[in-house]
Amino acid sequence: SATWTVMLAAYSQSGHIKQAKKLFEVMPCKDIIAWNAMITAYARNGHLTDAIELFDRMPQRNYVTWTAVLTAFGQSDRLLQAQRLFDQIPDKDLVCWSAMLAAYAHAGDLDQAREFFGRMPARSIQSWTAIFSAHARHGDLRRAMAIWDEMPERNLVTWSAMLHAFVHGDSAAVKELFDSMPARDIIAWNALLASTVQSGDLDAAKDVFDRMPQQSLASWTEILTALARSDNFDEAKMIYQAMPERD
RNA sequence: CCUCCGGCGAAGCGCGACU
Repeated sequence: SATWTVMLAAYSQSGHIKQAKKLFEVMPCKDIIAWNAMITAYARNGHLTDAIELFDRMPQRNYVTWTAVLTAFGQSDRLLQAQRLFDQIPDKDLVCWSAMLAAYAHAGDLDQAREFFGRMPARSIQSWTAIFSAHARHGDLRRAMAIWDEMPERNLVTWSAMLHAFVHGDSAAVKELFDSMPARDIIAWNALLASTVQSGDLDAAKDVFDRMPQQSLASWTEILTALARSDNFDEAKMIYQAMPERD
């Protein structure tokens, strides 16, 4: 059964929802994990009603089931439905709480998010990141920085969220933050790249691109659109042809 | 019997498509 679910999840991640559904239908014995994977497949590919229908028909549910549907509501900004679902979860674990917080954050409801965060039975690094980036993204930098100072621990994800708080404004700040990070991953590098592009210094951006330990598809797209937008079509074309993979 | 790992759920990046 595990092997089937791996395949199902693979179809889901590549957006082949039809194949995933077919696989789910012909699976010989479907355990709860397979059901969950199918719900997630629907939810992630925008088939919310199918996800809910499956959810209603499920023989049993666990944390993963509830959280998957909760997240689907959150990502589509259906806050009321998310709240109602959250209240129905019998024994919420920390992930359920974080998912509900993420829903408030996604909707930009900062007041409710803060209130909810304060009520959480425990706070994980995920919930700290969610409450921080919600404020950063929705324009409350002052509170975001206060949250940053209170964070009990930080990791690559929190640092990237911090970088992105300044990508659309202060490229000097991004550079300084980037240099002060304890470690850097591809997403941090992409933030530096995006910020340099934003500053308008294309040569510096190209330099960052070349200095990256490796480039992801996002890095290629970033530099490519920067070149195209500044009418450097020849260079853009060269970059495009140099891309290892295109989608 | 226990511990760890393993197939599904929560936090950070570009463009486009969808709503």
